Amino acid sequence: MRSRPVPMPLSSIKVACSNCNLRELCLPVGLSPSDLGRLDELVATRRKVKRGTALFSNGERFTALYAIRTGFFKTCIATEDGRDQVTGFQMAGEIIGLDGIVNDRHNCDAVALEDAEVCVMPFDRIEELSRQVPALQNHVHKIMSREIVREHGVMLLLGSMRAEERLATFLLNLVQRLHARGFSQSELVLRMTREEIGSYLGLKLETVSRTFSKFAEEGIVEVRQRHVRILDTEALRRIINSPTCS
Amino acid sequence: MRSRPVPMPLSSIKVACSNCNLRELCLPVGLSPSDLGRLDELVATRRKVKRGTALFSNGERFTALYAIRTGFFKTCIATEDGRDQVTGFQMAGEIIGLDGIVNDRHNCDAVALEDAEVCVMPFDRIEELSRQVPALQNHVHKIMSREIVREHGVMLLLGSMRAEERLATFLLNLVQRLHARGFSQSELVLRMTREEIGSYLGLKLETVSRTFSKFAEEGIVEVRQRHVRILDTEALRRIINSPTCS
DNA sequence: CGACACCTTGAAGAGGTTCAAGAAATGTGG
DNA sequence: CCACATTTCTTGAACCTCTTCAAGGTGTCG
Repeated sequence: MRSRPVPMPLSSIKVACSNCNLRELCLPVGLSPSDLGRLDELVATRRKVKRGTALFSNGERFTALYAIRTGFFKTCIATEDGRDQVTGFQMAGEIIGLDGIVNDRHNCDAVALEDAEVCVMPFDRIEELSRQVPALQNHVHKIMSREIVREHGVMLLLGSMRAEERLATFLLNLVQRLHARGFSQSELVLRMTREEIGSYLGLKLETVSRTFSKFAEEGIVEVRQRHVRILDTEALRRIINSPTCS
Repeated sequence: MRSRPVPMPLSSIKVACSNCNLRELCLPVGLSPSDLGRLDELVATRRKVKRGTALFSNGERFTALYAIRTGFFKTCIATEDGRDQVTGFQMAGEIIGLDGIVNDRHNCDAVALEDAEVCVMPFDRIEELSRQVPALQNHVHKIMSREIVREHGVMLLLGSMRAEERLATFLLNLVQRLHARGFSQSELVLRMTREEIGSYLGLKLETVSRTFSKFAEEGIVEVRQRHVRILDTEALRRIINSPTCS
């Protein structure tokens, strides 16, 4: 399916989208070879982010979008009064930084939950190039629209689901995205703490822990710390689709 | 159950952004007169939407974004199992339909809460024009980014606020947007039911009602059905900024 | 004017939180 | 490499907020 990558001399590790094995995840499909070549202009550089440190922080000047090559991020917003909300977890092939466009400043923190590497795509370059490559333009629009739709889903979750439904939704979503990246459909390693999961799901960490335990008791999952094995995917789906089955 | 959108006859009035008094709200600022003229190509037509009917519905083919000229909308998503979540309320000058870009199908319903009129902006035309007018391109990006940031705020609200904080946030946000449109800073008419407010805020309608009553008792607002007068804006702000001040 | 949708209020109940204690894993320095 | 400190996770019990159920009131529109 994918054409063989041209062998490159190790000395000149060129940053090249046309060559990246995550291409299908973050770039538009069906580009002509010449367009694809131009996309390589997009990525200015790569940047490594150590676990626990921020790729960008709230208030920082917005200059670029980032495509995650490796690693795992959370994005979160914090208010003056100490409230804190995880707005998403992002993995390889996903794009972060979209929040910064509107005010030329980032509106949230992006923190690496494990050592990570990202492709830095200066936004002015993205805009310039997408004026010339309609497929890229449309792709950028779709990425932003996808984020909007994803957040609609989170709003539904936060606004109308009970704890078990939230956690089931969360697990199925995670495992589905991991599966799309070649990982197991049933086994996963959580990269975030219970507290971070709770923040994302609008629950306290104790509730997350208890709900995990309940799922385990019922034989739906196996949980050993951050290692989770899903034993009964259908049960998780049923939990989501039977609201308040009283 | 779902009302089909009835195609409206083209209105005879000239559709012209360059001429619209909502221009500052939905178009980029600082355009050259010639660029501004070109923007008139954007709006294909206008469309009236009767109160209670849908501008577009979940699953419908996505073709255009809509700029609200007059009226008031809610957007909401419904799941198979009967869950329903209002994802936003939109008023004059705001853009709806962004959710449809990613899958070429709308992902939610947009329902008019009062008789409304919108400008229909075919999306392929938007893309074409924004390849030629960088200011428009950037504006489109900012609109989408703003929606993402707005939803982050809703996630914070749904994930970490108690009922009073949610309603206070909601009221301040509404009145602020109305004020930007020339309405009062302290008086507003709600266009939506308690149930719709509740759905948006992740609360039951009874809780919304009770919280309104509580605010009224405390002299923070005056509520007569859908007529709300804010007597103490600062108190609302304090409610938001003092989480669980126990 | 009557029907219907919408809103308010009360009382009981449930789900999630809070507080607390201890266990398990992880990291650090000697 | 081990001991110790720290972070993370689990579990219990009391509590609280919001929901649920129910009834009655208010407003609106044909």
